[in-house]
Amino acid sequence: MKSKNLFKGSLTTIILKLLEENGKMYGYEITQKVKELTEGKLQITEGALYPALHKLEADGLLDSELEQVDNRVRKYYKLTESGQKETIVKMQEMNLFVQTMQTLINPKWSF
Amino acid sequence: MKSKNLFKGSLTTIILKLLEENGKMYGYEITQKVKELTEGKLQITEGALYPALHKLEADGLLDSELEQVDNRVRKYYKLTESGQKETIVKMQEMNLFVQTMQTLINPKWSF
DNA sequence: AAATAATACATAAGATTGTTATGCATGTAA
DNA sequence: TTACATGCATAACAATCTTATGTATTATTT
Repeated sequence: MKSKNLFKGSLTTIILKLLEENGKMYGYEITQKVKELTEGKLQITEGALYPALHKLEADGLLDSELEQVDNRVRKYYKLTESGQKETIVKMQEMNLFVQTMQTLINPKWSF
Repeated sequence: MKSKNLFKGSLTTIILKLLEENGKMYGYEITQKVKELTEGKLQITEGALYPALHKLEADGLLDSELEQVDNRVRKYYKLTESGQKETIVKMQEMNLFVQTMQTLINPKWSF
């Protein structure tokens, strides 16, 4: 999350959503995908990503499996059933957050 | 911020925007205003608010002045010039954040 | 009358989540 | 051969928040 601090707290949501869309991904792939999708506006640092992935797995929201590709080991993650449910919850939370912020910071339509 | 962790990092933005709209406010008033505007969906805790206000003042974004009201002391805050500029920056950051999140989590219009 | 809630400020311990730095290992480009 | 890209991981530090606590006055309940 090499960005402004508004993104604090949204990393988990981003990870879950990307995995929901892409089925399975490995850590490095996630960092690249986010950079690509946001045109560099959001860069996830490894120091934030890997601990987050480990926590999600420890919480039972993700499964992981190692895969050998060209003498390199990739750790692929995918959503568990529990993770799929949580993804929906996180999306609702994100929508609520955006709505709530808009009621707080949007100039009132005073007319 | 007695809410979900997405709001982490947005407190400063909220404070600045409320002060921009209302001219001057005191701490307790801010907590009540936020609760009212969000229909209870967002509750700012005092343990988060007061340190945030102190930091904003220390950073020169806010001015404060004490006022006696019915044997009670209120500490009113208002934006400094620097604070007004920063408010604009924070608003831009918030807009960018929302846009960025939408590119990340919105289902692609695959048609 | 006494207890509780609301108003109004403040701080301190601890948790969470992030940054920055570092480490290991392989493959490719300068 | 030096740097960069790929790929994982952790540790020290910083920022921000929660929860708990403290003080003090006023209003409302019981």
